Amino acid sequence: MAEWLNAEEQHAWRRTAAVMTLLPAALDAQLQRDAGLTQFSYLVLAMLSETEGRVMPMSELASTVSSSLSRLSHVVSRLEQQGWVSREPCAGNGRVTMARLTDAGWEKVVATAPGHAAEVRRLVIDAVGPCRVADLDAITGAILRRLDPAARMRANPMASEGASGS
Amino acid sequence: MAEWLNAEEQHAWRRTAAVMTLLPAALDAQLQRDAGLTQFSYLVLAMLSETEGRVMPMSELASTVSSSLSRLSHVVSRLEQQGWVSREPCAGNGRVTMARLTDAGWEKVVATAPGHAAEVRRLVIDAVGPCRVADLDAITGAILRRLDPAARMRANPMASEGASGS
DNA sequence: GCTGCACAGTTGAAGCATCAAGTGTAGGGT
DNA sequence: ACCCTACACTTGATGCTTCAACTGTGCAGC
Repeated sequence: MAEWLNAEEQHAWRRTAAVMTLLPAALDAQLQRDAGLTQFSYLVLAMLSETEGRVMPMSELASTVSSSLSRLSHVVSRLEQQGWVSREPCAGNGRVTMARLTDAGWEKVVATAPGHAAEVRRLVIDAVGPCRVADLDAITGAILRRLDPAARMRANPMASEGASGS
Repeated sequence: MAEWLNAEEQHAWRRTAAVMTLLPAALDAQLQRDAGLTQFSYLVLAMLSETEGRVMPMSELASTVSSSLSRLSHVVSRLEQQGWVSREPCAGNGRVTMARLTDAGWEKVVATAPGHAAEVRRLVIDAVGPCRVADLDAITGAILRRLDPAARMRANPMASEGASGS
């Protein structure tokens, strides 16, 4: 790893790698402790909660949370067992399954969001400081374009046109 | 998640979250395909390969790769089974176990490093562009200081004082 | 030199992610 | 009308990570 990146690049990369290791662990710890949720399952609930009608096709939800359909299906099964999400067929399209946030799920998000947002603010937003939030946005945007040149930009629907819902 | 961060912050955070999801997956995919290694197990081998004598106490190695001792122990067991790492007691300190990179392990690192470094360069370094590498370093440094104010800065031993080893 | 506590590390069980294979629906070609 | 490919999921097995409990060593106090 040492010989193919220069010193500055290597240093930045190691820090990036450390952040990628520690930050998800820290956020998971807070959510697990306070709500018994994974960061990922919380994200699923949160994204549903922000959609018109709190319903979304599984595929679209998968894109929104940057995951495979398989992963999402497993997670939704667990969330369904706990009564926070329900599955229903899509009228007029037999191969689509809709995931719907239940009332209990909505309550769960409302109860969980402030603590999680505070942790995100503490560990990320306040850490980088207000002046550098734009830099963070630019850098992650650049990396995302490499990671996923085509689609999935639904996960960050700004900078471009209006979000025309589903 | 929407109501406790302003629009700019929220946008930056969503991109960050997407990167934290997709980047490890992309790097893992390359390593798995080309070398049958996890990003994490590769990191363990790589860090050992850069140490004087290619030996390190388990605890120190755990700090270096930002992981728990438990996780490291499991991974080292697997690496040991494949013949890339060996464990040995530490002369003069009965409760320390040393992890040593074997010759086969060294070969493995040498064979794997170029491809991995190229992927890191492609997805991260070149993506952010040469001008912004310093920004990336500053931002991840700031986040790291929040995540781990005290120790573990061994993973990025610059910018501060001399690393007085163990 | 014994006791008690903290450190270094290991282990086993449980949960989550990933992969490969399977089900069933849409729609296009003939 | 029929097949055939592509799509939208689901499912089960495998492997890695995490958590809690455990073993054994060093060391401070008495």
